[in-house]
Amino acid sequence: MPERVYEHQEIEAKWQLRWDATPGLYKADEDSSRPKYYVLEMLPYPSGSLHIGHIRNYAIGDALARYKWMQGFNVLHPMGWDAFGLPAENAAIKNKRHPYEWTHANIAEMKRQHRRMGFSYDWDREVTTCEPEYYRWNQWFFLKMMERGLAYRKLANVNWCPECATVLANEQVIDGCCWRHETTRVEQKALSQWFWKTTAYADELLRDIDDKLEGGWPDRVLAMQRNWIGRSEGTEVDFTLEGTEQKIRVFTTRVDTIYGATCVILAPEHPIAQQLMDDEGKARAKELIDIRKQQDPSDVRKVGYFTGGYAINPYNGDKVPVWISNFVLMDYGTGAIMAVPAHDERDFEFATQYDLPIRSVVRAIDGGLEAIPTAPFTEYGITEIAGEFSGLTTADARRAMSAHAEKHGFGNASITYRIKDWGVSRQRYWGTPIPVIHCEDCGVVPVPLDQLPVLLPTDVKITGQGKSPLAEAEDFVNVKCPTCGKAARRETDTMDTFVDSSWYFYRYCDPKNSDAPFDSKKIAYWFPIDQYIGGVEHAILHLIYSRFFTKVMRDLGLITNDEPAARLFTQGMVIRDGAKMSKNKGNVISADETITNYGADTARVFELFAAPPERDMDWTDAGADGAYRFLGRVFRFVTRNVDRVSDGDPASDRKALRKLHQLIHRITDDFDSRWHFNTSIAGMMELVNVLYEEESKLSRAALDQILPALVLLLGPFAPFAAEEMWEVLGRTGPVFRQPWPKYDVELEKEDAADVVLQVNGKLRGRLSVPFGADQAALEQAALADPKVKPFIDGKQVVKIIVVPDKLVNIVVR
RNA sequence: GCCCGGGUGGCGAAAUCGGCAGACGCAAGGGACUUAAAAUCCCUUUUCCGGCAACGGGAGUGUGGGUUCAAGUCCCACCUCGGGCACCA
Repeated sequence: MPERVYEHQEIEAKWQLRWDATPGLYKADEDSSRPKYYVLEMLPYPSGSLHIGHIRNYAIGDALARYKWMQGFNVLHPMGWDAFGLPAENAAIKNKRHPYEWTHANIAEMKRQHRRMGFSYDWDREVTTCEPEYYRWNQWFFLKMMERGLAYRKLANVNWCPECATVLANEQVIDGCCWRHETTRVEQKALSQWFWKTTAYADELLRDIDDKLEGGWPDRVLAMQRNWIGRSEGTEVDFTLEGTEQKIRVFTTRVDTIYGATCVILAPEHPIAQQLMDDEGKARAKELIDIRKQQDPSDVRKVGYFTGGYAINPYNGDKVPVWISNFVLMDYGTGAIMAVPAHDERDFEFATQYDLPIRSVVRAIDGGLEAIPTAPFTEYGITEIAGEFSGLTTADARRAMSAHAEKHGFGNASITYRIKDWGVSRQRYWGTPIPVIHCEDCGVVPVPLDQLPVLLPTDVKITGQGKSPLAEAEDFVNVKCPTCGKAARRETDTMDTFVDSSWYFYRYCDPKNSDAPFDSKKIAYWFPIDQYIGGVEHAILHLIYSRFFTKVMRDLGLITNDEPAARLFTQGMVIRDGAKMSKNKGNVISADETITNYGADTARVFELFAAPPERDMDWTDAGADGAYRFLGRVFRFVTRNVDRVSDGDPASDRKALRKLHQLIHRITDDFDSRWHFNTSIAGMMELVNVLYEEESKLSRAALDQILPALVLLLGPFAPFAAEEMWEVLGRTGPVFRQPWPKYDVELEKEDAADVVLQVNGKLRGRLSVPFGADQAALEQAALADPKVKPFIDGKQVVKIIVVPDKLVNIVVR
């Protein structure tokens, strides 16, 4: 067969059509006898098109899925999309189309783009989270959580993004700004909102990081999660408000320093602060709250006021003033602290600023107490002037003093978390309606199960003006109370779209089920996800929420796994002109454009070749040219050698086959461990270079072994080209259904060992010797080597190091 | 400030267990083919010194120390870039 030019458009169009005719690229059944492998990419929030960064995410997962199938696994690799949140709503407003209609048009476009990329796609497992069935199960979960006290409504200070015109959960605030609008500062508003009790699982979420995720998830992500959950062990202690029976409860991790407390500081919102202060004081408190709202995170200004009240330290009966300050937060700990300026940085700063007394009660183990400290002593030491606790080490004092508080009823050891409950209410049109009804007589009434799903009305006006458009939809809002039958109002908040993405991967296992969210047996087969792949930006968003959801579902008896994913891989970002691709910066490269210019195969190969997948990479068109050239080289070699008759030269055959088997070994290892696909592809390039060198001297028999193996190795990375070449080779069936090639350890062996000769660690020569050569013989050969001799002549040989088959190092003086 | 990662040619990078630094590719330069161009194929390309050349020698993986026969790799200190957290009591 004559050489063919590599026409990527033609080839990709041809094989895309074939795949269309065969729905379900992966026929993955739960009762398969193969071992299972569930690989999944984190879904981006596509607002119309894939860009080159998305391709990278999918290319990694798709290559792995194809490899695993070829290795004999029963692979579940669904591809889809989940929550269409604000982008859909915004686009709908702009295009004057109903979001539902817009979303479905968008999904059709996404499908087309996925097909063009040749991503394996299980058409039977399509899940779109805007569908009524998905709403039903979201709502069903919501009600289950209410039953268990995990969903509740309360008036709270919540984050408000003016751009989105909705509230946000804490996890969705990044550097004081909205996660979707990097330059829009989030405001605080007091609103009545629905929350999910993530704090109820704080301890388990933290513990399982060590017990279940360590080793399988990147340390970076685990560190971020630990940080976010923020467990701290300490003590709660009641100070008595002077002249009353009222207690001010403070939380401290350093109860051992309490004899040095010279002040109690309350958050400005603290009820006791409010009660102590007159109108002027309240105005000041409000001022403090405002300072905090507007405060730049890097601004560390502390402002405080004396409330006029005094509190009694229960350990020593000291009377200390009660202050308020902006640096004490109402929603962490108890909203009140004891200030120990001598042993805490912040308290020291505050005390210095307002001339409060500073009293040392902890000394360094080998030092004395500082009478007038110039800086706080915050290290481990010995507690002094603390009555019966004097002389104890920091750790012992903490234990003894916590026990003392508990025994005398004025406190106890306590654990505080930084993580807060997940605010799930959104004032958006788009999202699952929260399934409750507000009745004047009966209060908050759950919608009965047989009335689910509560669906979005289709005739609302979408304004994007900060109030849920649902509130204006009279037919939707005005309902009868399910309990008493009186006129009542439907809840108009919708759920955070992160709710949808928290369990979509369960629904993928059983997407058409209308009796239950899923069949638990199917989940038991597929879960946990063997490999989850996505960007690090979801480390404390999606990846906390979905862990929480998994634990709740386990406690509801629906599943048995404790964690959603056994292994997580975070791929690097695709950078363009030194910045992450984003619409705002206008540096987005559309996948469609790239596929048209270079082809899907080239886009994938280049993205995997340019850098190891965990590292950020720059997209440059120049680099893509190289990947394209490589595919062309392979293609031409295969097409012109498919039926060429040749006797060949045994030496060339041996060289090429050795390279081939080394390559199979290398790529197999890369897939099984490091995923350094850049070196896998580099290896294929090396093989192709050898094939070009030896081409005229390769025998038919060698070619018959090399060509199909090369095509199979290329399959996971460049599926279209591989498919076409497979056909050229006269083979049938999709490439990814072939068994993965095996390497032969005999064939990959070099003929002789290349032994490096060093003198004092410097390379001076090399020897080619048979494998397993005798040490003494190697030493002799090295000493006699003409390149080595000049460097040892006239010097004393002190020592000779021999690493068999590798190296001889002669140490001379 | 605390916690994670990084720092290797003009560029992206490789070196998997302490054993030949720079594989593979990009860009650049040269050559072949061609009326010409594109495409393709081949060669050179860390740097400095010596040489017409083959070649020979020195230096070299952010900086300074250390361990070792041997360090990009291990240890200590520092510089620097990126990311995360940050009045969390």
